[in-house]
Amino acid sequence: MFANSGYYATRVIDIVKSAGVAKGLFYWYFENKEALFIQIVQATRDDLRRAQAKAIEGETDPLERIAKGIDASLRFISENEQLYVLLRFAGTEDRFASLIEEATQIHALDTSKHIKDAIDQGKVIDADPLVMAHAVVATVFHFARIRSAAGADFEIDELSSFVSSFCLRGLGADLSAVSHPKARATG
Amino acid sequence: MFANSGYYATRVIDIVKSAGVAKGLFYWYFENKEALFIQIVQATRDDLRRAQAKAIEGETDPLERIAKGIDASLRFISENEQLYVLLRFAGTEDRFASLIEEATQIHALDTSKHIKDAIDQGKVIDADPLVMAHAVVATVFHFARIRSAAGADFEIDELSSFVSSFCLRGLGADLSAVSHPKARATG
Amino acid sequence: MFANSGYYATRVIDIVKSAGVAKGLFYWYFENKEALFIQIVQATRDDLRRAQAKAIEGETDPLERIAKGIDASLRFISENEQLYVLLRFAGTEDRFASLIEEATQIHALDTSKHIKDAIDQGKVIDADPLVMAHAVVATVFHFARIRSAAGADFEIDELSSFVSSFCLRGLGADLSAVSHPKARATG
Amino acid sequence: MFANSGYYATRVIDIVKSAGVAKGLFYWYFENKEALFIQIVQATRDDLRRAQAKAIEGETDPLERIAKGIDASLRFISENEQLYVLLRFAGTEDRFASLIEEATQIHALDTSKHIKDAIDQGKVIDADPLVMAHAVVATVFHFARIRSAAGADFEIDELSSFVSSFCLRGLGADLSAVSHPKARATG
DNA sequence: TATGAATGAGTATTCATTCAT
DNA sequence: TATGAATGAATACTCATTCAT
Repeated sequence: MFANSGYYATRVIDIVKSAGVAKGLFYWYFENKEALFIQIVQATRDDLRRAQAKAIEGETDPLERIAKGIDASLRFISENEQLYVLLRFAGTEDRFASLIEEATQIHALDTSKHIKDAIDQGKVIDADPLVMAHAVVATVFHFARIRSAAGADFEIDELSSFVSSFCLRGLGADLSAVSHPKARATG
Repeated sequence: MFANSGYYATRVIDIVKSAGVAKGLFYWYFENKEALFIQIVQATRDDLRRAQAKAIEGETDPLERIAKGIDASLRFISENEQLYVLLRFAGTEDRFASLIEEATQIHALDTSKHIKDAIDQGKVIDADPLVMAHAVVATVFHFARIRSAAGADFEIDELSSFVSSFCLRGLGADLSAVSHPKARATG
Repeated sequence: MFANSGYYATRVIDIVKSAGVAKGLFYWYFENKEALFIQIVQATRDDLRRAQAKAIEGETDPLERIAKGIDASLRFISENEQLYVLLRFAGTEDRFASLIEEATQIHALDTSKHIKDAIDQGKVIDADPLVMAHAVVATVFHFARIRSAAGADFEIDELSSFVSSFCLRGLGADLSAVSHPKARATG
Repeated sequence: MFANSGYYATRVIDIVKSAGVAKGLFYWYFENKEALFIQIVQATRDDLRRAQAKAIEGETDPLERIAKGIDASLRFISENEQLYVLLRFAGTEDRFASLIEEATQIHALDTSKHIKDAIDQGKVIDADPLVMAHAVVATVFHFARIRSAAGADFEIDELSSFVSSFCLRGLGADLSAVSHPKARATG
């Protein structure tokens, strides 16, 4: 409901009605409306990170880790489009902004580690890993956004492939060195 | 005030007080609070597009146009950080969302024209120009966002240079062919 | 506009707009909205009384005067339906009520004189003339009301005839003694 | 409060304060101010009709039914003067007018049935029963009005008696045929 | 655990009126 | 006479939160 109608338009009464319980019960389980929203955002954020971690599990090549992380992120967001709207909203309200800034930083930090490894192995150009990681995160989330906004004009496999290619190329990587199953359709 | 405190936290009384006029006068000039917000968002959006257009004026090389467009966008946003927050908020409310979706589409469309030209001239890889344009827009706006969020960790010249490089490389362009004054600091 | 939309629903801006002048001018001609309304009500009230006076001018027979007064009242109201709504509204607001109470009293008093004359001449039953006058006024105004409410279901000549008959009979008068041109259709 | 101060002058806050509850509770029980007013008007209207019905219960003679209906109406209104003001106000606002028009129509219709019976029995003159019913309703409500306006100048028994006499005579009835206990004081 | 009546702070909007020009 | 920008008091209604049961 938060995602569909927005945080302000979703009233506590709407929430409890759709849950089939009385209003008072809401406050037995949640401190207040804000707390519920934060819980949802945090859970979504953590699920996303878990999905990323699982995707690169066992993978040792840094470029593959980057590509697989991109793929996992795009898939997660496309499968949880509604929840993702929450993350975007959260970023625009002072009291929720930190939730998202942290998440972005962590996501970039996670990615920067692989980039650093890739730099050490001479697989990408030698620039600030964190800055480059942000560029990757940027591309991933923007495509997630236009996908949910445009109503999935893009097929997820193709999109994942394109984003991986674009990012790796942007990092100066040799695409032929990456065997990510879906990351070679374009260019 | 909308940017600093948020749309909901900014009361009409706050607006008129800070303008030093009486409350009724607000409704002489604006139909309501929503209308004022829309006006501001539209003006900001249009200013940004104008800044982009002006930046590439007279430039014929498509890669240069892309690089200069990126530079202009980043500079505009960094100089209008506050207003840019409005655009982000607008994207999360149903009633304002269309303002932003349109703007994103137009921005991508503008960029896609230069990419198409570049493809025709064999300067970038041959993939869907619109999709690649979105990747460019993505990177630009993400960096704009983390810059306004993180409080300008990045120096604007360096940032612009990096984003241009990353994007052009992502498009498969030969960076040495671009003479954009600030587009070669990194990598 | 007061009659059509009600006193409260009619804004000063509506009045001046329909007059094609600016708002400030309203206050050059009228002290305020209330004053305008009072003027209209008074004028209407006075017009009605004038119409009644004119109708019985030169008529000496008290029953004829009563019948002609009834006829004139009904005709006036049916020709000024809109204005009559004002009178009804005025009667329900404290600050305007006196305008109408007075009018009712005066109307009854006027009528009671003829009734008194008729009693003296033995033409109607011997009861309190003022009370009987009120009964006459009652009937006249109620029919005026249902006529404007029901959208003129009743033809004015017939109605006038009926009301005169009903009232005169109610006063115990001998209808055959009244030569009022339209007062013999019923009963 | 509506009756004393008027619909507009009575604020919701006044209502809840006088009830000793909080403002929000008003909207738990009533959709809005208008809805409360409508409820009150409807209840009053229905109570009046019930009082009329009860008064003529078991009475078979049409003239008696008419006289007893008149008596009941006058008594109800004089006992509920305040509420009756609401009915009058309602008649002057578009959104409430239908409540009263209907009530007037129903009241006239109820009365017209007895008049029709009386006509069939040759007890009153042969004219349109509905029109004559309206004349009766007119007289009843006008006297109710001047009574509430003038602060009960008339003693209720006398008034009831007079109105009955006036109406029955107006209908062409033989007053000596009516045994209504209070219907013979005047004339 | 669960209910839902009760609370009351919070706010956008309207509109009669004023007044400098 | 005429304008219309400027004023600001006034008010219905919402909704998160509490709490007795």
